[in-house]
Amino acid sequence: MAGDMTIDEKTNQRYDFQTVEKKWQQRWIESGLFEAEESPDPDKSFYMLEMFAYPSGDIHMGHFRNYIIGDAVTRYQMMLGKTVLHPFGWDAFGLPAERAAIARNIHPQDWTLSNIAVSRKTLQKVGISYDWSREIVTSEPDYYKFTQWIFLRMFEKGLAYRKRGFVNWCPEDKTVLANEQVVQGKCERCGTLVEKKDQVQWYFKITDYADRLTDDLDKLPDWPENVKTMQREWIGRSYGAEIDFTVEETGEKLPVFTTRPDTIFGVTFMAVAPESELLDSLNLDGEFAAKVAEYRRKALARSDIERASVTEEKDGVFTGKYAINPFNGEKVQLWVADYVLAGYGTGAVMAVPGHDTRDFAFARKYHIPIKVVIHPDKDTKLDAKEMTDAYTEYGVMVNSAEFDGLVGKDAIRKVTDHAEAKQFGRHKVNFKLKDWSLSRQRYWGCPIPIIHCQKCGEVPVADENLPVELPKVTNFQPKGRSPLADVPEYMNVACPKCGGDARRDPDTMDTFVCSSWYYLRYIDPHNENALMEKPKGKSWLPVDLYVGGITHATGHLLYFRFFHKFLHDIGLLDSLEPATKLFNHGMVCDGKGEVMSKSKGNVVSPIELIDQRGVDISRLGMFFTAPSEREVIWSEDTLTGVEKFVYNKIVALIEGYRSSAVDLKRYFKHADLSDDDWALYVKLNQTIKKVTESVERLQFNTAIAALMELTRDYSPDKTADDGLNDQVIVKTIQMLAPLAPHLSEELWEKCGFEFSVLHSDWPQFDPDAIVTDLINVAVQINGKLRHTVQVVADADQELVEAAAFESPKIQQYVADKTIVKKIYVPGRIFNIVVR
RNA sequence: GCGAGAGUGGCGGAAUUGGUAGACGCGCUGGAUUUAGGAUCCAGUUCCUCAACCGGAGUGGGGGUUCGAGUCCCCCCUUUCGCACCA
Repeated sequence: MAGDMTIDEKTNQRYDFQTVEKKWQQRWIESGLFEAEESPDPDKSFYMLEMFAYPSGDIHMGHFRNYIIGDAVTRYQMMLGKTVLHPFGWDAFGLPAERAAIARNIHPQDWTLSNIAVSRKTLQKVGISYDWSREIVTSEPDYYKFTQWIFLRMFEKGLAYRKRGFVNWCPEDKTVLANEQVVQGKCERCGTLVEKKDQVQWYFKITDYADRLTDDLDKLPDWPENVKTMQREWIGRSYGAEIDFTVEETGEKLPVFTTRPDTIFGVTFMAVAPESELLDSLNLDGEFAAKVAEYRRKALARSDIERASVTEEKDGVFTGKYAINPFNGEKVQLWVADYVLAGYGTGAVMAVPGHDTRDFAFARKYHIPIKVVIHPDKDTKLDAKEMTDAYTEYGVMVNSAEFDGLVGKDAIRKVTDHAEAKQFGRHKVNFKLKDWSLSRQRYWGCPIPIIHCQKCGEVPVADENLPVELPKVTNFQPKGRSPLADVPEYMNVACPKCGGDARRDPDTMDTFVCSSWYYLRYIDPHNENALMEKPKGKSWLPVDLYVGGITHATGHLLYFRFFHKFLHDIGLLDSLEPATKLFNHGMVCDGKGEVMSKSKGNVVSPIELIDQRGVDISRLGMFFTAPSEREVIWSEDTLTGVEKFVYNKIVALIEGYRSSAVDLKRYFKHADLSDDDWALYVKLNQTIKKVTESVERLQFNTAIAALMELTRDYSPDKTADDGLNDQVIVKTIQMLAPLAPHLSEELWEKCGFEFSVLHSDWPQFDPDAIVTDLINVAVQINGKLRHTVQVVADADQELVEAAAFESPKIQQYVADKTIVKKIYVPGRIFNIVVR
């Protein structure tokens, strides 16, 4: 269209972004500007990490946002004189790739590698400051060799083990899922209701690290509070007691976990989970046996989500058996009920209807007695007959034999101590966190380096025989067991121990295993003999800033910490935590406020945007819309303002440049400059301060706003001093380097400086020039603004007061009133309190 | 239900520690220039009242602390996210 042509012509005259951006991207790559040195001084190093990408197609707006944040920080840190490691790689194994490959009838590897090629090209077109010489792909043997190496170290320590048990099973994907991959009872990837299946699976014993994973959150002040809270809740540590009830007939122990041992005398029944193996050993009598069996079958068939429904009425079946309370020898009914969770505590509970809401509801339904053993305080008594719900607060123990009168935490301690002394109970800490189920019955993943031998059992593959390579097979349709099981060339091997016939483990690892340690491989990506040389790790670790979306709070970020601690324990790492600071950027949403996603079909392509407006305008638009942690509702309108700023202000700056051989370190004195020039100098320094603070906080929106203000106030015609004039221009260009890098390099070169602007020092503000000589002080009457007075910057109260009372308006307000108080906040306000 | 955030003009958002609410930008209104503009420049733009000045109200609602509250405290509403029978 004719109109568009005109606009293009105009902009091209001044700044042809396509040529300029390509030019600098080539320069960056040719010069190796972002290739980090091997082992820098740890004090001068900065490890900038963004969550690597799942290559499911080309990159989208969310990626774009994530990476430009990391890019801006990288460039800023370089200007602060840091050696920066800023790598990138691909989380290449996994279900989505396999599913996509099946749908397109191609091999997952081909699909994955072609996606990587496309995305890499896009990232290079965006000019992100990655050190491409360190790129990694988790599905390549030279990478997963060390995924397997870590697995074997875990195996040696007993932290990787197999057990039979109920697992989350996705019937659609035909594979096991970790608890972290089940969202609201559904498969995180495909949304199918997850079923329970009794299977032998590999697990990582992350529960051994539960305490440390919780405690060490306190050592992470620069992690967002919400992520820490989510992790704490997910780990779910609770302190209580384990108390051994016994089955009346057999005397078999029936331990239960409780956080409220102080309510032990209020137990009126017991309940076990339908999954409980105890039920098999009870020798139930005919009528009860049938009912219990029927109930168990039904309960197990229901999904977790149905069972967990709070609105659902609790139900259960009496087993006909009784249990004995060790504290008072009392006999209580033993029930099976599906509100008892098999996977938590001992899979059995002591039920105290008087003081637990769930037990109360259950007891009411089945007419089981309710007993009060806690009173709110000495003067407030409860009556079981009048209660409409359980009293669950702490209080005073009553009807509890020798424990009567004990209160709250003290009561809990003494009751548990008693149980311990009598050897029928003990203090106990319990966790919600369960071991990480890591084996997957799918093809596209890292093979498990274990060989199963009839004679020798689970035999690890020797380190020198790693990697166990994933065979390239053509049939990898999911069928409920690993497709690898049907590949005899892969499966059949000699046992490394006895040399007899043996079979490989047919499963592959959860992709989250691959992504739990990738940040370490970047440090030493081409090392064939070791995961990473330890001294190199010392140069860079821990990661200084880790940027990604909030979605990984209880999955990846927990595994990531677990692996780091494990590798620390086996001596590879010095640090206890992988990343000092974590930053979660906000989502990118469409105009309706919905998150952009492929499935919703509302994605805006960053590639198209960049082709039309250029990388720098796109970056500035994204940065300017909102601070990095908040969601962005993407709109092209955002670009209008930054585009004007770039073309009319920034690009135009160069026209006023005077080539004065500017001294960037020079601090001016007021006496050196005219009043107008001094005001500009102050503005420049205020801007440097503001931009620095904003960039430090990743609030690029206010950094851009400050630069807009500065360039608005600057005009070359009005600036008398050449040195000052050029300082304003050059420092503006420097401050722009993290935000609009191509533009900044171009202008830096036009000013006659050597490549690269990133080698120049980030501007420092002149502390003597951040306040103007004359300032406005607000004058308030009773806290209401009534007037402002202009005074010298260091004015004392006397001066401000005199100026204020000169005003007829103020005089009017205080006339025939009594001045009660006068408050002066230097440089800000003067408040007169009258009555 | 529990836990953690958030709620500021027509819109995106500013306002480290309590100290002139609405920076910066979009949009809108008026003007200039132009054959024309979705270009550029200038002015205005929280709401109410007013010709104007002056004044009044104002950061989801209600209360409180304070000379002074968007910011701190209490109650409530809305909303986002997380967890969801964890004994």
